[in-house]
Amino acid sequence: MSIKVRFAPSPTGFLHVGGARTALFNYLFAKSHKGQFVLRIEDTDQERHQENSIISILQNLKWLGLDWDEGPFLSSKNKLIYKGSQKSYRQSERLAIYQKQAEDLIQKGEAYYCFLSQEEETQIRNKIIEEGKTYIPSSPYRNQSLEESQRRIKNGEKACIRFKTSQVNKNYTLNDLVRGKVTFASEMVGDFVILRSDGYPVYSFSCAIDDALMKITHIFRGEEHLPNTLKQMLIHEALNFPTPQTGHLSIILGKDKKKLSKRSGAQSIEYFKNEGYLASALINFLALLGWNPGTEQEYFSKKELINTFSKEGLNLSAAVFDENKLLWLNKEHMKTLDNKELWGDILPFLEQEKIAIDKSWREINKILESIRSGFKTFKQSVSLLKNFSNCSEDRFIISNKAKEIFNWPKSIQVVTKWKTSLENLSKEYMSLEDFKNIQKTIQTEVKVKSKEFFMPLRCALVGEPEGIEIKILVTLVDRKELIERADKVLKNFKS
RNA sequence: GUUCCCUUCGUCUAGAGGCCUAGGACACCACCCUUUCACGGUGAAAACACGGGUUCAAAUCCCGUAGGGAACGCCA
Repeated sequence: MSIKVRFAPSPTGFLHVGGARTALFNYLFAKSHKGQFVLRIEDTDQERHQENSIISILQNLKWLGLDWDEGPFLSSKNKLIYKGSQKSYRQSERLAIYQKQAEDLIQKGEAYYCFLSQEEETQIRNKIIEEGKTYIPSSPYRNQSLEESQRRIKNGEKACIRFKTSQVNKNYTLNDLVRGKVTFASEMVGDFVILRSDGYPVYSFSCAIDDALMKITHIFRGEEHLPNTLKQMLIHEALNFPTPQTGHLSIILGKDKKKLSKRSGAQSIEYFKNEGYLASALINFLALLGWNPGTEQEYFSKKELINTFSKEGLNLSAAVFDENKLLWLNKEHMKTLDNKELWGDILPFLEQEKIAIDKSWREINKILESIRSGFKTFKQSVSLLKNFSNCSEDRFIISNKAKEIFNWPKSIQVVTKWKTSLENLSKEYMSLEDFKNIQKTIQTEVKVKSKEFFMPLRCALVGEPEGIEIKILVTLVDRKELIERADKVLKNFKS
């Protein structure tokens, strides 16, 4: 049997790391079994639905490299095009399907019309919860005759459709792909709603039907869906549909050990993209959050993940999202890029900061070669690279840490001598030899140790006490620029 | 409240009764490299939630306790 999985986000906002990880595990499971990956949009909540988030979710998934075989795709004009056996992969465009199935269930006596208004139900529920009891959905219309119901609907009364859950207390055991056997009692869910009074289906219903219609065989989803599985089993049973196998993933926690939320910091895929992380690193990191290969390997390319993935390595307990490790993995993934690729990835970030490095590829290549070991993200690498652009007036900012260093006894003397040496230099770019001579002279004249020489000098070069190999910098930035930077320091710090 | 799920270094995790004096990775710290920051290298420190069983033997099996989480919607 060929494997088919799906990822079914609801377009209520950005794609989050939690959702991305769910998509990833589905993707890895499918690809490692040479199966298919389906994408479906669950937009049955008209209130929370945000049209533009569909596009952003699709773009983010694509950026992550989680290519799907079936579902909605973006045309060049950002219009949705559907590919696959179904006419549409948006639930809001499949309403007739759910309505038909719901009516079939009514005919079979497995569901019924309920005329309880939402307000009435909320009241009943609140009262029961206040009493400290468990609310189990039920309805006084359970045994109303179909003729009577149809008559009321004809009269314009609004009704939702409820599933007629067996009152015989039957146990349902689901064999969870990651948790093993989990047993639920059918009474737990009560007579839950499958179709709202406005004709829109409720999640469990549309989901169960679509999974069956799209011939989904396996589902990995968040732990919070565990109780929903029971509803879907009941629906599948009533409709004579096969039930796909489900696996419930543990949740991702923030630093505060609470479920990852906007408050616990960065969490949208967009954020990591904008911060200059590599998609392959993010995927690598997400995969390791709640899954392990059973070996001590930590670095994985997407291909390696597909080859290594097995659901047996999935973990039960919640995991804390640790940005430090992501950063490290990103550094490792960046190492695998060659200079051309690296430069191509960094360029948009330079442009964003309006930094132009007006140099030949030969020079850029040389710069990258010398400083790329310090790169952690594309965005962060900009802060190192900006030192090579000629825009010192606006760009050259003296940090507080640098100011402290200029307060060292001999710092200003060093910078003064440095400026003089530059002025005496007759070429546009100094050689390493020139620099060594200047260093020797200054250190002897001012009588400073190397640290007392290098630190103020770095601050006079980049405005900060850290960041870049000085010997590289001085040979790749022209004399005029170097003088301007030293000048700016001296103007601000008279000794 | 009810039901379900989870619990090994700060964090991600290895661990399927003896290979455990509990392994790896990130972070942290120290040292080395470097006449500077960083990069790199080496090393140190750091955990089986607690209490009972079962067993010759328990991080591993069972039962409790505590803690954390999820669900209980005409949200997904």
